[in-house]
Amino acid sequence: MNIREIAKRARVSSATVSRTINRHPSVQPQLAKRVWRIVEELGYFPSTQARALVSGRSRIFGLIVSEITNPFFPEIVHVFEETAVKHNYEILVTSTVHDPERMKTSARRMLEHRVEGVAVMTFGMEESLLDDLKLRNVPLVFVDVGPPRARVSNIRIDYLHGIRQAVQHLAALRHEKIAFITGPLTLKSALARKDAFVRSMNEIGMAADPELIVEGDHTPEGGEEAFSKLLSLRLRPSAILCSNDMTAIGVMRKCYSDKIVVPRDLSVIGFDNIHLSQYILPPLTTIEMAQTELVRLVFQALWHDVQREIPNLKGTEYVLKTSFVLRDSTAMNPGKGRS
Amino acid sequence: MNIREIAKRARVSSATVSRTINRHPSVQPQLAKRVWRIVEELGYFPSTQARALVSGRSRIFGLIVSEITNPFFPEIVHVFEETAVKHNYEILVTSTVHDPERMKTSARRMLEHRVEGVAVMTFGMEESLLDDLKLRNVPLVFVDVGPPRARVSNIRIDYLHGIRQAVQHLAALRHEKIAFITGPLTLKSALARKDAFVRSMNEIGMAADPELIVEGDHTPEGGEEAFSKLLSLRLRPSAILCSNDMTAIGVMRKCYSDKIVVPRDLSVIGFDNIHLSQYILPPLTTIEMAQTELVRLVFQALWHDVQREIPNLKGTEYVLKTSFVLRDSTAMNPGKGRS
DNA sequence: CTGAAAGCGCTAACAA
DNA sequence: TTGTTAGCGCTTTCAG
Repeated sequence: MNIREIAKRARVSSATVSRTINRHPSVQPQLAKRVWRIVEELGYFPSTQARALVSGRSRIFGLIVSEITNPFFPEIVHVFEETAVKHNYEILVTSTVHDPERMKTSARRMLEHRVEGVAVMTFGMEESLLDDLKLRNVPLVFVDVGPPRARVSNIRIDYLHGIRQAVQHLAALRHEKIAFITGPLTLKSALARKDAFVRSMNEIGMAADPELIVEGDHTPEGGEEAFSKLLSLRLRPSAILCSNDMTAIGVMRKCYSDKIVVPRDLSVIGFDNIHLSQYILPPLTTIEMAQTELVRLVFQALWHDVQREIPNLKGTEYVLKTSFVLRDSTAMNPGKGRS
Repeated sequence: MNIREIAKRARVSSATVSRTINRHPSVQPQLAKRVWRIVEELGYFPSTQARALVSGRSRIFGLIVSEITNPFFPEIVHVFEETAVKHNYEILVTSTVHDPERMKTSARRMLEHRVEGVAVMTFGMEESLLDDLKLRNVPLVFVDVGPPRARVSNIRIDYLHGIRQAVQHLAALRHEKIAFITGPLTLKSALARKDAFVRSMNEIGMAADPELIVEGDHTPEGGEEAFSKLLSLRLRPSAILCSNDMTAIGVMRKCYSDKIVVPRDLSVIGFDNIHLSQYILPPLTTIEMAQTELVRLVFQALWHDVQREIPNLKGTEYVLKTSFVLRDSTAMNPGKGRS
């Protein structure tokens, strides 16, 4: 069952069928109707592969994520798919699972499927990935990595905005020893979050004590471990800001087993506002990086770069703000209670 | 850059390049080496669309899920992708979001991309979906829906196995009033879980009190609401089994705001063992439906049906066992303490 | 073992 | 407005 079969039955040429299906205005309404009737009747669907082959456009966008099981990503994938479908595009999602090998494979799969553009949302910059794709002038959009590159668009995250609000919130709650658990500092995004924290502290005249900044790895286990170090300090912090929500969850798990009550004894703030954070107990106060908005920007960047005939030589920059989300994991500094 | 370009540079025919790339044994080793060298040098990747078109095989499997943001699915998608890639297949994931319209679109996208088989993991049976796909003899694999259908393979879930263990665990902890919060009873899977609960209770001579079986909807909100009903009973249950983990999370959230301490005052058990359940506090005791194993079965069924030349007329059945996972949300019935 | 050539299903010039 | 036709990039007979 192909276009010729439809053409034969509708007693027209396959070109007319093609035009009808693609809603080319030059087809006589009554002819079109006849064609559509046959199409419906036989339940005909044009082959995307044939279309792609002849048109040179696959109508596929690639999306490379770290791992879809990371709670940060399902929402991303969901919105990306929704947006793509709305534009009659399909998406090819691959996960690198932090493995250089899988990264190569990802790029390869993208290329084999002739994707028209790729969004890289791995939160770690993968130069090797770039090479193959950039070489072929595939439009690329990165989130939050490195300096502007030629032909590559970038979504920058304004970490400071949300982190500043969080820090000021804690200061208002009269916390004086505020700790920060970072992500793996090899990650640009983790580094940027830490820097935003330090800067926010300085802004309001609170020196960020280096002893209170300890490195985690964006997993709950890393959070627990980092928190343990903090607990062994002579002067424990009364509030902790974490580089992501999973880290905060680790902290809260440790609190649970150590009988430290959040937020009474300790205020905890996360980052990302993953879906999960509203379900843990107590619901986690966090900093949101609006995923829907992020994807909207990513898609827009991709779309923009794909539409233009002349390649986007310098690449475009977009900025996404972060913002504070107040829930129940923060409270007044117990040492400074309403005494 | 196409196969002919490679052929020209390697001074062979495009047929030879094709054979080389596809590792056809008839190519002279030295010729093959020459071809490979050019291929690597130019970074050539064959076009999947051209391949699909000429071979009649897309090397794509479809996966239809309810919504990828449901914590049950990311793991599924992940393993499915991994398995597919291992077999040199790509996957096309679509979400129905419980919307009949999206379901139609899903089927359409699958068909347009000429997927070789589709796994339907929506946990609700969508007859409408079947029509278009079955009509075209696309191999289909369902999880846990309805009676065996011609040409459709099925993965059945043995709910009883895990639920029985959970019930017996609670009985051993001397709980006597055990409640069950169901999922939406329009769902076959929810119904099956409830039935397994009733049967497990009867097996050990504990009548399942109808008053203690209340309907939820598989969301935390539904769980909270159902739990509230249970709380208003003259004789409250000391243990609750939930139709899924999200429901259990709702129950625990309500406990948190009502100062009911889990597991001291109330034992809670979930179902699914989603990733999240180990991170909530206390870590949730639950019943696992091994997702990795599930996907393995699904893929195997698909693979099996795709390989066979003659269509699988009657469809095949597979069974997946469920099993109990002990964590910290259950304890001895407080009314029967070691007094 | 290798090459020539047909053709997969469709779109887009070009002709009528 | 509609039809004819070439050809997208590849695989696969069929000859040689």
